[in-house]
Order: sequence, then C-alpha cells, then structure tokens
Amino acid sequence: MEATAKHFRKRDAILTCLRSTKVHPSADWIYEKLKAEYSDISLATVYRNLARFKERGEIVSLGTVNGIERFDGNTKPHVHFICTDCSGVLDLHGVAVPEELSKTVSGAGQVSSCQLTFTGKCNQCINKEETA
Amino acid sequence: MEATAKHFRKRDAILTCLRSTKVHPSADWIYEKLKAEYSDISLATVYRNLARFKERGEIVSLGTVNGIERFDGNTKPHVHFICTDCSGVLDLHGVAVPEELSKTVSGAGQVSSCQLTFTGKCNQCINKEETA
DNA sequence: CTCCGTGCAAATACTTTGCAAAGCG
DNA sequence: CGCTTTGCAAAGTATTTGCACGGAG
Repeated sequence: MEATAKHFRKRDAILTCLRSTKVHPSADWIYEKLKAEYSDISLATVYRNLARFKERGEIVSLGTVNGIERFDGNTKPHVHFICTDCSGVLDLHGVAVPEELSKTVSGAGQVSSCQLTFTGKCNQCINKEETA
Repeated sequence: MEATAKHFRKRDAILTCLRSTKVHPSADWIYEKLKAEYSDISLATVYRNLARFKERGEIVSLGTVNGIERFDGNTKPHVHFICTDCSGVLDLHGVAVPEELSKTVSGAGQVSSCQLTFTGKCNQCINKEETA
C-alpha cells in the first residue's frame, strides 16, 4: 500500500500528527490541527482512530487532564509533568522509574505498564505570573 | 458543631465512607453505598462534596479508570495498581517514589504532587481466569 | 462486488449547575 | 434573618455509535 493511499490518508495523518508534536494532545486538538489540511475531517474519525491506535499499542493514553483524555505518540515509558495552570503536559527526560520498584510490585499481579506523573506549575506559568 | 449535626450528616457520611473503604470508589459507588442509610441522598450531593473535599485536599483524585473518576481518602502519597480486567484499584504498600527522583524534576516547574501507578491484571483476576 | 474508512447526526455516559426548600445559628 | 446544604431535574461536555456513501482491490 502506498503511503499516500487515499484510503488511509486521514488515519496516517492522525498518527503522524500525534507523533510529531510534543504537546500530548487531546482528540479535539488533533481534530482542529488537521482541519487545516483536511477541511472535511470528522471528530469521530479522530476518536475512532485514536481508539484503534491505542488498542494496538501504537500510541499511549496519559489519562485525562481536566476531564479530557490526552495521548502520547511516544510509547517508550517516560515520566510526565502536568501543569495545573495551563493543563500542559511535558516529558521529563532523564527521569525514570527504577527497575527494582517494578519488581516489588509483582505481588499484586502481572504488571503490564506503569506511569509516573508529577503535577504542579510549569516554569512558563510561573514566569507569566511573575511578569503580571 | 456536633458530629451528628443534621446539616452535615451527608457530607460527613461521604467522607467517612471514602475513608473507610479500600476500593478507591467512584462517585456512583459512594452514592449506591449511602443510599442504604440515606434513602433520599442525591448523586449531585456526592459529586458536590467530592469536589469540595478535593479542593480542600481532604481527599485525592486518582484520575479516571474507564472514564470514571476514582477517589482516595488516603491523602498520603502512595503507589497504586490498577487492574485492567476488573477496574479495581489496589494500594501498593512498601513501595514509594524515591526522594531524589522528585528533586530531579524541579527543572520543569514547582512540583506539588506526584503519582505512580502500575497497570496490569490483579491476582484475583488471574486466579479467576485459571479456575475457569 | 465486497470490504473498509469516513462524515454526519444521534445517542451515551459521566458530571455539573440552577433553583427552590429546609436546616442551623 | 442570612448563609449553607441538599434533592431534583435540566444542562453540559467529552466520547461513542448507527448508518449510508464512496474509494480500493
């Protein structure tokens, strides 16, 4: 199948969009972004494809921020920082969940994944507040 | 104010309920539970009080599991295990996020809290499957 | 011709809100 | 009397689903 196959153009666009941004977007964010290129795209298509990607492990859900689900095209385990002010999500590079921690958990069941998230106010929002 | 003050009876009941269970309940779970004692309680009251408790830091939200928000009356930081089969949430005692990890994060902003969650299949669900 | 992806609109499902009644001090 | 809590029903919002159309092989 061609990369530009008309049949999958929107599906591909959604995945590409998700993988080429650092904002850990919501379905709606992707929808708004893709409307520029695909004026007739539907929000349902975005939701449907996100569900499909998630199911296949091609993307990861970070859970909801303010009631809205956020996704990450980077499936490698890494740590996140969520800003309570702007609802932004940042990757925290160089931080990882220690191996031995995961092992300790095995008493509860079979661990398939883990997620470490820090919450607070990001530097950008701190600066914005100081300036004002 | 009396502990049994009629004015706060339902509010108190909600908090007590949350603090005396280990299931990390949803709003609806609490509602169903309290209906036994307060047949006229409203789901809105549960939601309103949960929001209030959360705001005041008296309880903690664990985020959503299958689109439903789950709460924890234990505000001390601790680690959770979420079962993808039964949607149950377990506390993982004896596991903690290393101190030095939190410090590394400060580059991103002011950290106010952190949450570590493991996902997988709990022992109970594993056993149930084996038996079947 | 058959299968799959999609747009649109309707349907869900959880959560929040407006309002009037009632408790407490 | 003024402030707060609550029940009920209505509204809101994010997400899912039914259906028909159109492209690909």
